[in-house]
Amino acid sequence: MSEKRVTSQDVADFAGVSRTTVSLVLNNVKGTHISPETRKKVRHAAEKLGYIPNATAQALATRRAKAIGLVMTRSPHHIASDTFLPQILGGLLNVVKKHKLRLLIESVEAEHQDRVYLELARAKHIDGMILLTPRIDDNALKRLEEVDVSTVVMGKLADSNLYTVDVDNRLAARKAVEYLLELGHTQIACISNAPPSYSAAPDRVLGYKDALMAAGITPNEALIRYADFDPQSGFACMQSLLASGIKFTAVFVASDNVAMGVKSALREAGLRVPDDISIMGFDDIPWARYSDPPLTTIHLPAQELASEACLVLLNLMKGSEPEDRNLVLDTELVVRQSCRKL
Amino acid sequence: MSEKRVTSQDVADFAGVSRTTVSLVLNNVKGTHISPETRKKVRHAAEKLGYIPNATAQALATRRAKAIGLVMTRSPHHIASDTFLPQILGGLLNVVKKHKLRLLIESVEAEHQDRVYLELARAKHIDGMILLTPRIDDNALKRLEEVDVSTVVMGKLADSNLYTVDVDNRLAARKAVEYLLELGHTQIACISNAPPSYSAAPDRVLGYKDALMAAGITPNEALIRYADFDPQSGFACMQSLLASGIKFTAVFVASDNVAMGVKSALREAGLRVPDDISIMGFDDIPWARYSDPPLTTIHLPAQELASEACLVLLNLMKGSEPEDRNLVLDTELVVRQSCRKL
DNA sequence: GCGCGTTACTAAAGCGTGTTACTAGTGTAA
DNA sequence: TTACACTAGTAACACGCTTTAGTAACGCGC
Repeated sequence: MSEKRVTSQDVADFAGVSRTTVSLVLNNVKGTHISPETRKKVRHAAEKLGYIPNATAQALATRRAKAIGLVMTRSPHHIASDTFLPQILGGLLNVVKKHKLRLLIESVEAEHQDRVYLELARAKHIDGMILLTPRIDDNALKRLEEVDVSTVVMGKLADSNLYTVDVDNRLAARKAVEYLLELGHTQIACISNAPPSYSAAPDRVLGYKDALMAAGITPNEALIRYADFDPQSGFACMQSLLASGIKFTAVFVASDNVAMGVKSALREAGLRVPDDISIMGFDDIPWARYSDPPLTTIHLPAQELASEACLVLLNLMKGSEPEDRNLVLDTELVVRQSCRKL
Repeated sequence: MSEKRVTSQDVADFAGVSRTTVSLVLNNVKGTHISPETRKKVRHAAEKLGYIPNATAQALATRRAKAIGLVMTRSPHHIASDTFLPQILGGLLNVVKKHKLRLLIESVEAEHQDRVYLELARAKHIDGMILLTPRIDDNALKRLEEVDVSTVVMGKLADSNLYTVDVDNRLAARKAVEYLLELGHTQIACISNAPPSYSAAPDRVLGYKDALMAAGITPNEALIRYADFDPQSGFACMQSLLASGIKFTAVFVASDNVAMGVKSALREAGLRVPDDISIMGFDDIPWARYSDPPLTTIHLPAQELASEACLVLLNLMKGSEPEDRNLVLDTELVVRQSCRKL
């Protein structure tokens, strides 16, 4: 049943050459002199025997794993309800496949951050890693920079000289809220996408405040809530806002996913979107356009973000250091039907 | 800058013992005699030097990669819009982490199936793999069974003796449609989750027909459409149904994700859910309960499915072969507000 | 016939670990 | 004293590949 593994030695024997020659031929090592006939023989033998090089041995010999890791600082619960994961994976797989690499997924609990980063890198399971919107403490960050492994962060990182790929969350949020202002709204609530410890959250809230202040409106902290990624938390935030009794005609929700819960809470309270309350989302998840009413939101190019992060990482791994350490992709306001003119 | 890698030899030197001893101590090999003091010394040295074993070398020596692969027969486009991926990853990561394994993600284009399966397995990048709802052709399937690698399929596979983990799609669909019948609907359309080549799709349609026939209603093929995973396709299917002019008061959509598009098409046609048309979904994706109206659907335990698949795989990898090759998890009807009594 | 460059290839030394077979030393029963 | 079991530890091979350094043969100009 279990046929013996075919090794390069088998190929060599079959072709009547040395193992070295097999390696040289199959890896197309240039600057080496092997006659065409010998090449033929080797290739034929490899084909015939169904030789597939042992990746582990290759990795050991070449000291590169031919794999990159996607590292998420998240609990499995949050991973399970992460709206962007599919898009990010899609973006990564696209690039990774073109370069014949493998993709490793790792989730890390916040407490074990430094240890895991180190192990992953030192153990040489991966040649480089992409950190997904990390909530990273200084300690882990420092350790990370010490480690000699290519890293690209999807998201922003204060006081770090790691490479990052992100959108300008603050500006994008500002654009979103400016649109609400244009429609005539002045009492605008804000619900973040995540707790403040994730950098995108405060940035988006800042953008919200920027827009208000530019319009001569003083931001009211009582109109701001911090959600926690999932619809559930959005639901709770909106309930809390409604319970506060403070008036608002529109709400900027810094995550479409959270907005789902917000809308649900509004409906339960007997309020209609956009007739009673306008909702402005953020992210443009695939379902945004199919929600009822279709959600006006900010398009976040998640897949491109991932692809770009991957490309930057590949460059880093090749040794070439891209000019600017922080790549910023564009966002776009997508007007649908969840915001009405006041 | 780049400090030399710390190897077990370094630890051995530091502790004044042999490399063998280091290995024996750090791996807690039992049945071996090493004095407590020596163990202390070794552990201390390892700690002190920050020794992290090279996983690649370990893998080569032990002939196990300590990694499992999640293999998807899907285009990156479909991966990017796969609603279940996060839940599945969450489920897998949970188990995988407990067992100190790594998770590899691989997407495969249908044409290269056999080659990739073989390579992945033979190259020994992984010790076992989980195939996600594969649309697998016979050829690839046979090759796969020949290969000497533990495999668990998430989904059903006809004529195969691979291990599978799945729900009873047919029965679940039947339950769903029976509920619609109970509410008094008799003209019920059906939109599948995917093209018929994915086994779950025809199964769910069969369940739909089962329910109708049990109620004495002859299924009308003109009321059946096949969607293609995403909301877009659901939108198109519903448009097609409406254009056909055939009357129906309810529609069974075999995927919540697709149902999003269906609902959108209904809205555009000026039809209200559930007042004009009742919608019954399938899957119970996280957003189902937050849709408007909250979607009545069949709960598919995606995360558990993944966890169980992983557990079965781990058993397989340990050599113990579970009694029944096909594990079936329960589904549940979740009544919300998208279906009304007729 | 010698020196030199070129072609075509190979032996052998890694890569960093796990593991088997073996040695040396010590106590213990016959 | 000898035989034997047990403890504590090590030398050396194996894993399957890459890669460096080197060899042998050949042609070629002088």
